[in-house]
Amino acid sequence: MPGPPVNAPYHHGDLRAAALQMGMERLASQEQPDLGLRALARDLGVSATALYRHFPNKDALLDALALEGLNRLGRHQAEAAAQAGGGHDGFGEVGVTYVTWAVENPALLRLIYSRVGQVDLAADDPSAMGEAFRQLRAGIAAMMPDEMSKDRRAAAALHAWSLVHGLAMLILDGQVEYDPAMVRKVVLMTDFKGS
Amino acid sequence: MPGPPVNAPYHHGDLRAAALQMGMERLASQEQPDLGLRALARDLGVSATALYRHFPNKDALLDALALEGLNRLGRHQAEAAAQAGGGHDGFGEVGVTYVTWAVENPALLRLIYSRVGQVDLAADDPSAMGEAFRQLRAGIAAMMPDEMSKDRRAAAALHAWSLVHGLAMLILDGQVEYDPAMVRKVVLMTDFKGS
DNA sequence: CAGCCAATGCTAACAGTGTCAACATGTGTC
DNA sequence: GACACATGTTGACACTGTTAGCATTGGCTG
Repeated sequence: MPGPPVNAPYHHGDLRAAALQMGMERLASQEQPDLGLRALARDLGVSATALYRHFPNKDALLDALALEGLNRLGRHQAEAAAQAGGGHDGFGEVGVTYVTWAVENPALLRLIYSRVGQVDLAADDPSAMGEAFRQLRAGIAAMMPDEMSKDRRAAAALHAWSLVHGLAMLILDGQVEYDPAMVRKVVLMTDFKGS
Repeated sequence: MPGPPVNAPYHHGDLRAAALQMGMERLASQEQPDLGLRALARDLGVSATALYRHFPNKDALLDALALEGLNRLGRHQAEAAAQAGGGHDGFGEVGVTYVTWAVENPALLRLIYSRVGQVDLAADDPSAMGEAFRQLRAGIAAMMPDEMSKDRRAAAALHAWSLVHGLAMLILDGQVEYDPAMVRKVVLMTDFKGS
């Protein structure tokens, strides 16, 4: 019966996991968390350069955090899609869920979108981040009405994604105050013109 | 007839304006510009701390740049609104204009939204930035159909703003590739349900 | 015109950061 | 038990934002 799951490595005891966990905690508890390498290592009770044994550089650490966040977001959206029925209203519920999650995880959402789509996507793991995002997009597209043409489905999916993402960003950036009823009203307002 | 407009100050010749101009140039020419104080001062041929005679700190410089950018965006949107006719299609054109401007000024748009709505809005000039943004919002709301109730007008304006802002952000963050035709299609797809 | 003074600029320094190189220590394996 | 490797540490370098103190410049006042 190992304490930590399987791999309870050498000196520290899976420093990589500890760093990621602390990073996620900060992302969850602060709007603008300090994810400096030194500050992080300091609070982990470890030397600054120790983290370089687990991440090639700071960006890699942030990418790992963003990937974890993206997976959480994807799972959350998948659950919402499964729970909500199909049709226009069900689709709207999934959109509301996106905005709600963003409001509850502001720093994490910002990190996700700031890291994904960066130049060094193809660094060592060309697919990891992109793949997770592809799933999110596919989830959105899968909820579009069946009777639409393929082109219109893609456009409608992008429309929906843009709407909820933009609303979330405006709230996170302090341009509109968060009000669940207002979010629901705005998101459900969309109606697509005939095929 | 003074060379520089009115105030051609002491040693350098309006360093403040020069710094802002160089900052704007970098924001216009690079996707992720380096707006470090030292780097900026270095390229201005001036000592790092000289900038502190014109800005209390780095954030103030960034705020000034963001304010200038917001004014440009506001003017651009006002022109687009004046040029486009009223009605559904005219409104859509203004939305397309927003996305286009964002694509052409990615760093500046990001700076605007990252700086506005910060804690130190009310620092010395509580209204400057907020006022410019209020005008932008008013411009959006003014284009809404007349027959709507006040509440629905506000919701529809927020809907429109969210849509174009979200689409712009997704493009800037590399999630969807920029395609003018696609932008037009997505933005014009919205149709509001009855009253 | 002399002289003051405020505006502006510079140098030196401090704390903080990301990152590298070299060294030390623990851990699993033959 | 010895070797090799993974992990962690110390020290250093270059960079950043920021402050304190000193130098210079230019306009205003006498």
